[in-house]
Amino acid sequence: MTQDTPAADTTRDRVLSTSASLFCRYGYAGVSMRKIAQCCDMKAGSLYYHFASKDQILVEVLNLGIEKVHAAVAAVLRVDASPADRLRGAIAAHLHALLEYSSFTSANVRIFRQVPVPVRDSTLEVRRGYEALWDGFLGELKAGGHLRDDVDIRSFRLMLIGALNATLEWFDPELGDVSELADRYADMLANGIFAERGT
Amino acid sequence: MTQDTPAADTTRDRVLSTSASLFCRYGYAGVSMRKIAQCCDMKAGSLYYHFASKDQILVEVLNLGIEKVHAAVAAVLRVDASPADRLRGAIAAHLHALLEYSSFTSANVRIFRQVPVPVRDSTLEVRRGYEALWDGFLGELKAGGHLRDDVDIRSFRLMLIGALNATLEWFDPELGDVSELADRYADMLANGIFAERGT
DNA sequence: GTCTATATCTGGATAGAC
DNA sequence: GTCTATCCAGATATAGAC
Repeated sequence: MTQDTPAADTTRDRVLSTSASLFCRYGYAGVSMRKIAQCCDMKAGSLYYHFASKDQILVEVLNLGIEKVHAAVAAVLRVDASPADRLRGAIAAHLHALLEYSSFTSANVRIFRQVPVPVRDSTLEVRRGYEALWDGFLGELKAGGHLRDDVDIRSFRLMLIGALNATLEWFDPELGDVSELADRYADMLANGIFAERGT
Repeated sequence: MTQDTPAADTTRDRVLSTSASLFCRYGYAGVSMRKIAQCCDMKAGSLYYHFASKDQILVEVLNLGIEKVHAAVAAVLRVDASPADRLRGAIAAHLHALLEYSSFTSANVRIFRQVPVPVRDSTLEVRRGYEALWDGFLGELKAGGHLRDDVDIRSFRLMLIGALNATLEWFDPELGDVSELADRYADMLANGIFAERGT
């Protein structure tokens, strides 16, 4: 059904990829079937051969977004490395997927809260899986004594993913280096910004 | 023109406040003049007595959003306190404005990137003023030797504001305490999450 | 200051030719 | 698998009564 090929080699894939970019830029309601079709060099009616409705396109875009970033981060976390390097690597993987590789991932971040509730609900399971991936990793770090005792894992994960996703609002991968960005974020988050640790 | 009164005491203010909530929830294109009017117990045609167009409502909503959070944070930063307390206070002020007081602020965060470019451009100046407020404060901290030398102020400001704005996606002020949230965030950002500081 | 009525356009979705 | 043509609901905005 959904393929792993990065580019869009079927019409169906091309429609999904195009829709993701448009949703990301204009929001859910700001994208019409006519516009999607136009960007795929098709007519609107033809889309309904591949998809039953606009919302079906939406659901697939949202799920693919999480699945792609999940796969990227999971691959990095499977590699054995120091806690600092694993955190750096996982952050870098998330940022690359968000900013460079996947319009699905960025679309998910931008429009998730404004899609119809039934659509949102049908993507919650995939979302929870990604959260669990991070919580598992951070739990390991804590169990290994690498995190401060008073750091709450869920709070940190929410702050981290929030900070990473927000780069979408200002970072341009044409102008900056995503890996450098990841290193800077990882350093600030791991070590803090204050010269002296205190209360 | 724009008043400081928290609630909406004129019809014009009520329209703006209602529009902000709707924009925040449904996105720019997802809100119609009919819907705004309906939520204000009016008919769509009546809105045009107060505003020339939907985009004019939008511009005012966006600018009010930044102005409100700017005022809240600036007020806190005027108070003399320790670096840690000032950071905590500024973060708390931003989060309160975002999550509790101002639908304008949350609307701004959610829809800024999807509004028509001319509208976005007409609000850039107000935005820059808020960024300058934070950069000024962080610059003071750095000049006073309170920040690590290798922390880049712009990077941190972007990460911080991004992390704070992202709370909109998951935090419910009915269920959690915004001040506690602010304290946790300030602590993690100031001191980091790792047990030992390192590379 | 708000209403009704309307002009004009664009939206999602379907039917049926090819 | 893609097209054209079309239905109908809903969009912004305007005009003019009250």
